[in-house]
This record gives sequence, C-alpha cells and structure tokens, in this order.
Amino acid sequence: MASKKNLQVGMKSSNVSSHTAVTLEMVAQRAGVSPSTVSRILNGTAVVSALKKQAVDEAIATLGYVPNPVARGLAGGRTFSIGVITQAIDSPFYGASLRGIEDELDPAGYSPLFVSAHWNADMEVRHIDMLRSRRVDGIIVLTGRLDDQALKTYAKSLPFVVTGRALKGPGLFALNFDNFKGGLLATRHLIELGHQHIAFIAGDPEHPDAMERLQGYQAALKEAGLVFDPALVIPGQYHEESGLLAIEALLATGKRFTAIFAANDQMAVGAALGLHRHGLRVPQDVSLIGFDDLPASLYSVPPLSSIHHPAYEIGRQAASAMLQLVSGKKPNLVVSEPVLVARESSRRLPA
Amino acid sequence: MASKKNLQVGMKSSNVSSHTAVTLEMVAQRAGVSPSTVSRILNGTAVVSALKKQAVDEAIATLGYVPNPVARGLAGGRTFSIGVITQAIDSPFYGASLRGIEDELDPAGYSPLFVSAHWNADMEVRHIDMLRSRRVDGIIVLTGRLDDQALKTYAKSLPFVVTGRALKGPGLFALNFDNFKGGLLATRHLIELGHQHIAFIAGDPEHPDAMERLQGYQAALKEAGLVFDPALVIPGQYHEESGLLAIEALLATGKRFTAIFAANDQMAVGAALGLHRHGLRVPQDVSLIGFDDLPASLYSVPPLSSIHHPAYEIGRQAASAMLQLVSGKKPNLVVSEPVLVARESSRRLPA
DNA sequence: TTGTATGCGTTATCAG
DNA sequence: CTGATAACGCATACAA
Repeated sequence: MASKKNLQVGMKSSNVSSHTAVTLEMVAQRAGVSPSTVSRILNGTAVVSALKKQAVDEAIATLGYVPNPVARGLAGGRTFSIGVITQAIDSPFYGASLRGIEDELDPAGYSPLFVSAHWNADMEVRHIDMLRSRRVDGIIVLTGRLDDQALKTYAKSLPFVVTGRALKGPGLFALNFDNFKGGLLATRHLIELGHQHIAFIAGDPEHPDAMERLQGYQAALKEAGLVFDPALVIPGQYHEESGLLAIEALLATGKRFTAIFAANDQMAVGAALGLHRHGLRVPQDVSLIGFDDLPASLYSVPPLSSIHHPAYEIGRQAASAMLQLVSGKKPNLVVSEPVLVARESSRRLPA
Repeated sequence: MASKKNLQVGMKSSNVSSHTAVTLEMVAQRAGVSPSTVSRILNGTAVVSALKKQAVDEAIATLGYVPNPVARGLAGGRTFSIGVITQAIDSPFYGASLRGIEDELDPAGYSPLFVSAHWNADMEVRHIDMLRSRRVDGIIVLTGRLDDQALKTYAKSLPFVVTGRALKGPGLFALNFDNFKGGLLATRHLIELGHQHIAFIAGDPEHPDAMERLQGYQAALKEAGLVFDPALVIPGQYHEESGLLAIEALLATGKRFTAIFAANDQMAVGAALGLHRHGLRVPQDVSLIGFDDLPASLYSVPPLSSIHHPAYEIGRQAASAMLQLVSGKKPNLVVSEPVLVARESSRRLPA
C-alpha cells in the first residue's frame, strides 16, 4: 500500500512514484494463488473462480501492480506496442494522423512506436525489420512506398494497416481516401465560380494520390466541357518551395489562368507567396484552392480554400482497425469522403 | 537454420525477410564458442581473443544475426529505446525537435518512444511511469510542466534530458535556450527600424519561456529609453487563434502601435490574418515579427521576420546528450544562441 | 479450475 | 580469457 509505505519510511510526500518493481509473482503470493492464475485473469486466457479473481484483483489494486510489457514480449505474448511508419515525423499533414493514432491507442494500453521512412522504400523495409525485432504487435504504414505484394507478404506474419491504398488480404487492412473525388470537387468549385482557365500544380508523380488528384482535375474539366491544357499543369513535389517555383513556371508559359488548384496545401501556400511576389492578389487576381485542409490553412492570408482530408480521423481509424486486428476481429470501417471547404482564397470570376 | 528451412519448404525467394529468428545462441554454435562470449563481444563487456572475435563476427554476418532488444531489456540490460515526452506530437515547433532526436538516435541503434503530454503535468507523470515500465534507457522531456524537484528525483533512477529549463543534477542534463535574448533581439530589431510603439502578443504565462520573451521585450524598450505600456501587451496562448484575437483586443484599446512582436510564429501568423481582416497591411501599415522561425514562416505572405529557434538542433543535442548519459559520460554541449532573421514582415517606419 | 515446470533471448555472476 | 548457470517477468503447455 503506497500510503502505508510512505508512513513507514516517513518519506516526504511526492508525486514521484518509485519504480514499481511489483511483479506478477508478488501479486500471486498476496492473493494466495499461483502466478499462472494471475496471468490467466490478466489475459482472460481461462475461466477462474470468482473468489480467486476477487482476491487477485484486490492484490493488484493494493500492490499497484502493472504488467511489464518487456517481459510479456519475451514470453511470446504481446508487447502492447504498435509500430507506425510515417514519412516524416514533422510532417504537418501526417502529424494529425499520428495524434489520432496516439489518441486511439493510449486508452487501450498500447503505445505507438513512430518511425520515419522519408519516402524511401528501403528505409521502410529496414524499419519494418526493426519494429519486428522489437516485437510490436502490429504495424501501421501511412502511405508507404512499399509495393503491395511485399506488404501482403509481411501481413501474413504480423497485422498491418495501411493508408493511402486499396488492398485486401489476411491480417491486412487498408484505408483509402478518395483523392480522385477530392480533385474533382476542388476543380468543380473553381469552375462553378466561373473560372475556365485553371492551372494545376501537381504532386510528385511517384505518389499515387497525387496522380488521382490530377485525374480528378481532368475529369472536372471534361464534364464542364473545358479543354485540358497540359501546359497549365506544373509539376511539384508537395512542398512549399514547389508552389513558389510553379508560379514562376506558370508565368513563364505566358498562358492565361485565373485560378489555380494546388495538389496540396503546402504547395498552395508556396504559390500564394509566388503570386504575391509578382503583385498578383489572391483572390482578386487569381483564385487559389489547395488540398488537405491543414490546420494552418485556416490562418493563411487569405484563408485558403481547400479539400478537407481528415488526417486525424484517418489516424484514429487506422489505430482502431489495428486494435481490432490484434484482437482477432475483422475491421469494419468506412473512411470519410473528401469535402470542399470554401474560404477566402477563391472567388467568383468577375464577368 | 533459416536457409535450410527455406530449402525444405521450397519457398519463393522474396525481399521480405522472414522474421529473423537467429539467436545469439545460434551464433555461438556457428562460431564454436559459448553464448557468453558472443554477448561479451556484442557489448564489449570484456576482452576476448582476436581469433574468437573473428569467428563470431563472421557468424554474425553470415547468419544475419540481430540482437533482440526485448530480451536484452528483460535481462536487465538496455532496451535501446529512449522515451521522448513532447507536448503534442503534431506541434509544428516540436516536430523539428522530434526529427532531430530521431536522426541522432537511429544511427546509434536506439529507438525513440514518442508520447504527448498536452501541457499536463499529471499526464507527464503517467507517461514517465509508462516509459519506465517499458524499460526505456532514458527519457527526454521537451519543455515539460513537471516541477524541477520531481525531475531531479526521477533522474536519480533514470537518465533524463530536459529542454527549456536550466537544471543540473546527477543523471540529468538540461538544454536551455536563451529566450530573454531572443525577445531582446526581436524588439531591438523593431526599434532600430524606427518603431516606438511596439505591441507584444504574449505567450501563456504558465510557460517560463513565454515570460522570458516578455522580459526581453521590456529590456529592449528600456535600453532604448522607450516607455513600457502594459496596455500594449496582449495575452495569448501560443496558437494562431490567440494572434487573431489579440489584434481585436489591441485595436479595441485605441492605442497607437506601428509594430507587433508576437511571442511565437503561430501567433504572429494569426495576427497577420487579424490585421488583414481590418485592412491593415504588413509591413506597410504594421511591422510584424514572430519567434521560433518555423519552417512555414518562410512562406507566409509576406515572409515572416522571426527569431531563429533551432528546434532541430536542440532535438539532436538532446538525443546526443542522452546517448552520452546512457554510456556513462557527462554531456558537454553548448546550445546555440537565438539569431534574428529579418524578412519581409518588418520594415523601417516611414519618417 | 488450478498449480508446476519450462522457455523466451540476453546479460551477469560465478567458477575455472 | 572463457564457459556454465542463474536470473529477468511473464505466458503456456502439461499435469493434477
């Protein structure tokens, strides 16, 4: 009993708990049962008499016992830790997902182990091996670069949850977001505002989602009967610098454009600065819309119109799916749809 | 032996490594030595004959042996994992520090265990307990809320590295940043530009660093012979919303001001939007400077002047210090000084 | 239902 | 210098 101990030792009351060296064995002794019984109760492995369960629960409470995840891991049991492979630990977009994962895992007693792969498939493999050597109970991969087949193979021996792709397989769950539709919505928005010359700042062609957004853009153009001009599509790399550079490239073409759709908010922000540098005002001279709806986009000048991409929710869902996977259930989740968030960076084209 | 098994099963070769079940014992057998010897070589615990070392190294290489951190942890050895307590896993500022920590720890074979305490001392305590139960080799606390005494007590049983405070103690290393000087530099910059009515958007009074920045602001005013007007100091919470609200509050006072120093970039960005909403241009009508120099500040419209706060470096240094601490050395690092980064949001006051 | 014995992969403590 | 042997804390076949 913590209070009793404090009394005995006469130690100065403090919120610093001395490291709990309370073992399962001690609990067993206190409760007058065998260690296995305690283990059974802890894991629900088998049915035990209500009486003993009582005693054990009490012992656990008074002793303040907390299982040692390390020992559990070694014994072949679970480590209660989930590996999470993100691309950059400081990404403004994935950051929200990480928070979602953390929020979902924590109450369940699981700890996330975050690692960054920097868009590098080899590093992803290295990290997966590392995570397995640490005996994580499962791995969540946020938009990885690993090919689907490799992922499927991995999933045979360890639960996997992946975002950003459509996949199915045993021990594998995928959460895909409709990037095509997002691209469609963004472009439609601009078109409905009267714009007919819409430039597109593309994401890295290596990213499937970037390509899907481009296709959405093209589809919207087509359904509106507008011509698709490849010269108005500027390549980018999903970061601010790309947006800035894209404006230069765009202006250099001499083509007319009254609106820009950037494949993500970071590039949109860069584009806004590029426009500003050339004395072009947003939205008076050029309408601008991004994609992802980063928290910061609400505070850009002017606030950026965007396509909401529920990163936090996706994180929670991925973690939730993982929790179900590790407990043998089959995840059953629907990912939310992209939705347009019209703010001040886009406006109707003056007649 | 993995290769033999593969042969038997005739399994398709793939780049997905089947989980390395290569144990230290197998290495020992292959090398014709005892497990203890292998362990010694691995940890440099004792001197072994060059000959045996050769054999063991070879066995390790050919077998592709990789130590099991979990077993190491249980055996009382190190887990090669470092707990990192940040305040929000998706903070734009701390994100850079996390990356620094990751970059420094990874090559050393250590893994960070990131957890968020959300500026809550109780949660910090909970996380520390959790991390200890996971047998981390040390804990890095990024600007925690825990009181110094508690931290010192914890550090007696486990290496701690803390940022954002000045502390000393056994097994404890603190990396403090000179926020006062930063505040001084920012304000001086504005004064040198001819501004005499400088508002200050303060950070949360609960944060010591926020108070230090305020003091720097006051000191700069004083050394320039300018009067300190408390009405020009608006409270804030370090987030964008605060900046936005601060502008309203500032304007409501009716006081004159030609420049604003926000205690961090996030509030500066919010302030920029607030100014924009009132038709006030930055920097033509109001000069603005932030603090922290977030990566995104380079791309705000206009690019934000700020005080560079080397978050990434601090992360690396914290991790480096931890690495030294766990290996019994005494860290010897100097934290870099704040430096002014003048961009386009601040300009000379027209005569 | 419950207890006993064994093993998980390493490190650490002993003897030699 | 090196090799047995005992923990580390828990889960789990195997017995009872």
